[in-house]
Amino acid sequence: MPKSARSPVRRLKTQKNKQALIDATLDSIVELGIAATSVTEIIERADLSRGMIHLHFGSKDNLLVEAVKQTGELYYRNLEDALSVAGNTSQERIVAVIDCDLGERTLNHRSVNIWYAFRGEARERSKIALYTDTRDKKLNSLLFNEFRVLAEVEDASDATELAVDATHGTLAMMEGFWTDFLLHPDAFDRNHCKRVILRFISVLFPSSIGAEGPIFQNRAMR
Amino acid sequence: MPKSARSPVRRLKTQKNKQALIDATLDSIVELGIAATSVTEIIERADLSRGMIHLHFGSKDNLLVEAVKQTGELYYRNLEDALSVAGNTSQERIVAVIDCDLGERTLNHRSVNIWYAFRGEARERSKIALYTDTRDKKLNSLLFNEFRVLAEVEDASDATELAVDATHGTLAMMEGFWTDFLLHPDAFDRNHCKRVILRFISVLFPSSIGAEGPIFQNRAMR
DNA sequence: TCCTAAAATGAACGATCGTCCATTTATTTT
DNA sequence: AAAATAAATGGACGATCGTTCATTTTAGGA
Repeated sequence: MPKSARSPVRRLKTQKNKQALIDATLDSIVELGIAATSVTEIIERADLSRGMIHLHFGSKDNLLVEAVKQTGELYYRNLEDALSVAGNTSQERIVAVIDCDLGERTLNHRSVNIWYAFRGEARERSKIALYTDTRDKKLNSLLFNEFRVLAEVEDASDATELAVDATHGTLAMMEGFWTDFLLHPDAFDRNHCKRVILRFISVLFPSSIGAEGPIFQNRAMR
Repeated sequence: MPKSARSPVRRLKTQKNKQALIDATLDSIVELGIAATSVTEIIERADLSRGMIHLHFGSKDNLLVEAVKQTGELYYRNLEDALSVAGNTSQERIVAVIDCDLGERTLNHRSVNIWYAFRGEARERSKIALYTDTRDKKLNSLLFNEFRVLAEVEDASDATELAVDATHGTLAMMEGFWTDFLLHPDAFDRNHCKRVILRFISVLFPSSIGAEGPIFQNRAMR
C-alpha cells in the first residue's frame, strides 16, 4: 500500500474526540453563551488537551462552524423523520411540520439556547446563514407547496397569495413561539401554541384544517 | 450650602460623556456583536479615555446594563407615541401597535441587531429580562384588553380564549417578523408582514378588523 | 518485538481582556 | 487669583484569550 491505509480503531477514536469537542462547545454555549465559551472552557468540558482544537479543526472558529452545522442538521433530520411518519395529505404534512417544530425533540432548552446564541453574535451570522438558509428555504417551499394545494380547495380569490400569507404567517408564529420558549421556558405551553397556529390556518383553510387538526372532508360534500 | 451644589455645566458635560459611551457601546454591538465589544473598542468609538467606563459605570458590565435599559425604553417610548396619536377604538389601537412594531422607527437594522445580540448572550439574558419583561407584560395586557373588547362583539363561544389566542398569535407573529428582518433585511417587506397579521386577526374579528385595517361597523347593522 | 507514523499532550507565547489608580486637566468656590 | 474639588486621563496590572510546537503517547505494520 503506497499511502497510509486507514486504521479503523484510530479513525474511530479521533472521530469520537472531535465529536466530544463539538458537544462540549455546544454545552458551554447553552450554559454560558458564546462569549464565555473559551478554548479553556471547551477542553475542560471535553476532558481533552489544549492542542486538540487546533489539531482537529484548525482553529476555534472552525470548531464553532462545525457546531453550527450540526445544529442545523439536527433540526432538518427531525423534520424529515416527522414527515416520513406523517400521512401524505397536505393538511397532515403541514400539521406534522408544526408538531415537529414545537415538539420536545426539536424545541427544547438546549436547542433554543444554541440557536439564539449563534443568531445574536454578528460574527457568527454569516456562518450560521450558510447552514440555515438552505433549510429555511426548504421549509418555506415545503409549507408553501402544501398550502398551495389546500388553497385550491378553498374558493379563494387569489390562491397563491393565500398560500404565501399562510406560509409566512405560520413560519413567523413558529419563530415567535421559539422566542417565547427562550424567554419564558417555564410558562411555555406547547399545546397552546399549536392551538393558536391551528386557529390561524384553520380559518384560512376551513375545508381542510380544523382547530383540532387535519380534516378529511369528502370533496363531494362541497 | 453644606453639600456640593450642582454645577450645571459640569453635570451636562458628564452626562454627555456617559451617553457617548452608551451610544458607542450600542454602535459596536450592532457592527461587531457583544463578544467583540471590548472596552478598547468602546472608548475608541467614543473618543474618550480608558478610565471613563469605570468612573461613570463602575464596570463594563454595568455599562451594558444601561445600554439594554435604554434600548427597552426606546421601544416603549415609540409605542406610547404611536398610541397617543391613534384613535381610541380597540381596533385602531391594535393596528397602531402592529404598525409601530413593524415601523421603521422601531424595527430597523440597528434595533434588531441590538435586540438579538442581548437575547443571544446568556450572561445578558437576566439583565435584559429586567427591562423587557415589564414591557412585554404591558404589551401583552394592552393587546389582550383590546382584543377582549372586540371578542365581545363577535359571537364567539369563548370570548376570553379568543382574545388570548389573538394576543398570543399576534405577538408571536411580530416576533417572527423581527427575526425575518434580522436574517433577511433586504427581502423584508413591512406591508406584506402587516397584511399577514391583519389577515390573521381579521378572520378572528370579522366585525371589527378587515384585511385593510380597522372597520367601523354600525352595530345596528348586525 | 521493534519501528513508523499518526494522534495527543501541555507548557509557553504574544496579544488582548477588564480594571485600577496616581496624575493631570477643568470647573467652581473662596 | 488662589484654593478646592470634581472630572478625565492613560499607563500599568494580573488574568485570560487563541494559537503554536517540541515532546510524549499510542496504535498498526513489519
